[in-house]
This record gives sequence, structure tokens and C-alpha cells, in this order.
Amino acid sequence: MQDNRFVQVAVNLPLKDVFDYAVPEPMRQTVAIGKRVWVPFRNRTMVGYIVAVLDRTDIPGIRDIKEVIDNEPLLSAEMLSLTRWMSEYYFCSWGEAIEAAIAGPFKHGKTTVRVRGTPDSLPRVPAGGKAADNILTEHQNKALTAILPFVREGKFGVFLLHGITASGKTEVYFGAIDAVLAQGKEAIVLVPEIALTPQTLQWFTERYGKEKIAVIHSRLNKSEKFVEWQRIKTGEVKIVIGPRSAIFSPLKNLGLIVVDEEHENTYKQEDVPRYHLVTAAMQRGRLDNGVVILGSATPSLESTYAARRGEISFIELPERIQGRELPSVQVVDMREQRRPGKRAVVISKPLEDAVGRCLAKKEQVILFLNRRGFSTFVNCSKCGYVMQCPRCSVALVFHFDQSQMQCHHCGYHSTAPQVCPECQADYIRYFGAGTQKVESELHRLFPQARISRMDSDALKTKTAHFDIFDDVKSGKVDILVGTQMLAKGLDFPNVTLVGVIAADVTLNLPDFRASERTFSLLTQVAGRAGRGAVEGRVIIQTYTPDHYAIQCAISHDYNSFYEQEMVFRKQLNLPPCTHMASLVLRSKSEALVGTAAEKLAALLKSESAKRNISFDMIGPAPMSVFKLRGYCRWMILIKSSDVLQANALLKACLQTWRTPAKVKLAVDVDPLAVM
DNA sequence: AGCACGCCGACT
DNA sequence: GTCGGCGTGCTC
Repeated sequence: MQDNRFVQVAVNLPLKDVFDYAVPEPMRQTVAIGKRVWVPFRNRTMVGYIVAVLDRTDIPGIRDIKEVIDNEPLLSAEMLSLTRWMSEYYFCSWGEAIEAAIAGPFKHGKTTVRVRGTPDSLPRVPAGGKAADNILTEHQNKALTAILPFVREGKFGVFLLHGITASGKTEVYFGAIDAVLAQGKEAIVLVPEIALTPQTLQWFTERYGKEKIAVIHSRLNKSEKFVEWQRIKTGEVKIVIGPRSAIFSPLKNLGLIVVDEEHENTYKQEDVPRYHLVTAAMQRGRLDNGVVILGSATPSLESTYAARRGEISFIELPERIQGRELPSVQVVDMREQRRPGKRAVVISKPLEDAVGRCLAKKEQVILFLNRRGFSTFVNCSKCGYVMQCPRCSVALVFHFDQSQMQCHHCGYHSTAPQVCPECQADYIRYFGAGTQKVESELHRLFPQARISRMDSDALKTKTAHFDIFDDVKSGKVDILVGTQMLAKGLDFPNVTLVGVIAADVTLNLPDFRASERTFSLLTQVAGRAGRGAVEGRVIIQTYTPDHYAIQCAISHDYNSFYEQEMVFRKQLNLPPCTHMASLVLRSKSEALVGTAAEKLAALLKSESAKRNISFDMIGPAPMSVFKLRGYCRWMILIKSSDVLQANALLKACLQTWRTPAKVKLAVDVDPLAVM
């Protein structure tokens, strides 16, 4: 018999401990695990999450909770385990992990939110969609034969579903969801960025109806999020579709988690808690005895590696449905396009000709360049001065439309100079092309064409994506130029040519995953061509046509890419062969951060020796973009073949470690970008 | 993360 | 004599 005299509470602060409080008599009946409480904390009042109810405590000078906020627990036992696991795996506090799990309507102790009007939960969906009720292909059937027994038995299992573009992964998701619903259970479908996949949404609502589905996306306001949360909590919703954070949906009988485009970088949260959705989804699947399906045309090396080692199950959909052909891919070697003494070519002759032919046939073109702005660096040809961001160690990018110099790291901007800021000479030169430059070149080459640009500059308004989608769909646009965001699941039947302006942009980033990202980006972009009846064509411009990332993308050969990339990863002991964690120290003082990094590295070494844990350490070293937002940064990378050992080592170090004043430490477990 | 406490330098 | 710098430590 519990008398509820004390509770243990987690708060949203970067503190390792949880805190005990006494429960005043009148609240003894209402306190419960998973509810929020107002607690006195130092000299302020904070929201706390009850993680345990206790009969006794040894804490001297204990204080009373002030108020119980919730009538019903906000967090289930499973959600508390999930957030606790997150805090231990990713080195954040339990409170921070909980805060991420209930993000949105419940922040700052809110219980209800005023609801204005009817929530328009679904974004506008362009016309046209998927052929209804396809008969399953042999491969789709085989996939479901593997998955369904786990669903029926309510058994945890992870499946990597490797299906090339247009191989019908969605039909497999549907089959698994049908089985889950038949069991009276629920499903979560995770998508990288809901706003960019309106078609996926439409397929789901057409099949299951709006009533059963909750769609979570970034443009819902607080009250809309609250309504969706309520619908999920009350059991009205059977399928939740949403981004990363949807993994915390309060479904009671979760049977299935689908992670679509599992290789996407957006699945890694960049701030605390720095969790990876795929890892979190597998953990939730384990806790809830659910099935996890990871779907992708270009799976992350981590997932394929796990599948090849038999840690997760592997399913392949090797054929396109309805016998649609993969587009033919042509490479243009930009080294041969150089004109001595002239500016670098942006649009090569072969690409220009191909665009011209498309326009003549009234077909549409997508041109892809993963770089915003007009010119990537601006320099004075008299004194050599290059305009740099005052807060980051990167060059400023010239933006033609606002006539601005912009920093793509911190958002700093200033008016574009007329003369050199250093020597006042009138010799400012612009180098390197971004999407704006491509757009202006196109206007010059094809003055009559209707050209639209889609990048984050062009998407300042709330509905801009949909306006652009609509314009392309309805044929109001001949050529669409854009960045990364074009590569997502857009389905434009009349687009027959896709051009990649500079495949080398991503390939040359100082990150060990540069090849992997280039390969999957090229493969995805190529998948945008020929979605309709007419065969598609892809032209890739590059200075490194022989690179295996480009060669494998041309031949649509994932396995060959995997093999070649793994040789390099094995040689250097990089993920997925090892587990990695990064420790970034930053400070406004260059001297402080360097010494702090050396000290932390020394601590890692001594702790590992003491515990007999073997690990690789890279650094400490200044980061490649050394200054960011005015902070000087040093990094230490840790690699280990054993996650648990690496976790234990880090835990031990961070317990003893005290980051010096004016220095901040950020720990990132399984970091994505390591530069 | 905050925020108080505390111990040394230049000010009315 | 005191105002205020930011180093150190604590929050049930």
C-alpha cells in the first residue's frame, strides 16, 4: 500500500539528478507517475515531471510540491522508459528528453489551449495521385509475408525495406498497417518533412480516411497540435503521420512504426536531445513490442550494415511497378567545358541543348543545385580580399535579389559592397554559382521560358511550397530550379529532364559521409525524372565523373556503392563499422577552448586506461569551420566498436568533468556531420 | 541553465 | 569604506 508521501521529479534543465519532493496531504490522492507538477526549485517555480512515487526519502530539507497540473498522466510508463533510455544514450537529462517528447502544446505547464476555429490539419494537396488499389507484386507479397507474422504475434522486429524509387514501398506499408489495424492496434508513420511529401499524405487519407489519421506537421499551431494530441490520446486516431517528434505519440497499443526515407538527415535532431529517430524508433518498438519498418531507396550504410550482419531483417523490392524504366543518366565532364580565359560554365552545352529540346516539346525540366544564393564568394581582384562572415570562419554568399551578402551558417547579412571594403578598388568579382545564378543564366539562355526557383529564400511565405507545386503541376512553370528540397518525393509526370548542376558540391564537403550523401541525393534527384508516361532523362554535371558515388548513381547500383564505400569506412574504422560520439567545446575565447579540449582529451585517456576500455580518439583539433556564431570550436571524436563500452567511458568522464567557465561542451552520440 | 555567494580591484 | 567584476557551487 503506497501512501504517496513523496515524489521524484525530473526538470527540464541540464542536470544529471532527479529531485525528491514531499506531497502535501490534499495532493496524495492525485499525484501519479507521468503527471506534471509545479515545484519550488531554488528561488523559482518550475514544471516537474513525476517519474516515481516514493514512501520515503533521505533528502534533508525536502520541499513540498505546489500543485499537481494534470488530471491524467501525460506520460505513460513506456514513454518514461523511452525518455530515460534517451537521456542515458544521448547524454541529456531525463527532463530534457521528456520535454522533447511532449514538445508543443504542453510546454510551460499548459493544461489546455484555446482552440480557434477548426484545425485545418492537412496541408493542401495538389491534384493527381496514386493509382487506386494496385494488385500487389510478387516482391511486395514476399515483403509482407516476412513482416506480417511479427505483427500478428505482437513481436518486436526491425525490417529494412530497400526499394528503388517507384518500387511500391507504400503498398507494403499499407499491407502492414492493415494487419496492425486488424489487431486493434495503432501505427506511426514517420516522414522526413511532411510539407514536402503531400502526395504521401494523400495516399494515406484516401486509403484510411481522415478520421483515423492524425497528421502532425510544423505548420500546426499550438492549439491545432493540442487537438491532434487529444485525438491520439483518446484512441480516436489509429495512424499518426508526422516528423521525428511523432515517435512520442501517446498511442496505447502501438503495433507498427514505419520510418519512410530512413536515410534522411533530418531524422537526427541537431539540438538537445540529439537523438536519431531510427535509433529511437527501434527502442520504442522494443518497448512496445511493435514492428519497425525502415524504408528507403538508398538506405543509410548503418541500416544495410545491420541487415547484412543479421541484426535486422532485410527485404528488397528490386523492380519498379508497372514496368516503368529507370531514367537514363548522362554525365557531363565539366573539365572539358572550360573556356580558356572565360568564366566558369554553369550550364554546359549538352545540358543547354537538352533543356532546349524539352522546352520545344512542352515538357518540364528540374535543375538541381544544392547551394543557395548567387555567388559563393566575392573577392577583390586588386587586393585579393574575400568577404567573410564576422562571426563565422566562412565566406559570405552574394544574394542577388536582396542585393545582400549573407552568411549561410549564422544568418548574418550586410549590403553588397560597390567597392572593395578593404582597398576601395572597383574590382569586385563574383565566383561560384548558387541557385539564383542558375536562374539568371536560364533567363539569359531561354528568355521565353517560365522559370521558378524553389529554395529556402523563395519559401518565405507559408504556402509557397504548395503554390510552386501547383504551378509545376498545372504547367505554369517550364523550368524549376532548386536545392535539396526538390529531391524529396515530388511526383511531376511531365518532368522529363532533371539536371544536376554541380554534383561535386556535396562530394567535397569535409565530412566522411560526403560520398554517401552525394550518392543518395543523386539517386533521389534522378528519381524525379520520368514519373509519367514519357521516359525520363538525367544529366549530371561534375568535375569528378569517375568518382564511385557518381558512377554508382548513374548505374542505379546501390550494392556496388555500398561495397566501395564500406572499404573506405573499414579502412578508417568509421561508422557503421564503429560507433562514434563527438565532443565539441566552444568558447568566445580561442585560448580557453583549446586548453579545455586538451584537458578533456586527457581525461578520456586516463579514464579509459583506468577502466581498460579501448577506443580511438581523433583530435582534439579545431573544427573545419572553426568559428561559428562567434564561438571558437574544438572537437574530439571518439570511435569504438562497442557502443556500451563507449557509453560507459563517456558517462564516467562526464561525471568527473567540469567544463571551465566561458566554455561550453556539446556531446553528440552518433553525430551525422563530423567536420 | 540560472542564480546566489564570495572574494579581490577602482570609485563617490 | 562600498560597488561590481566573474569564478564556484548548488538546485530536492
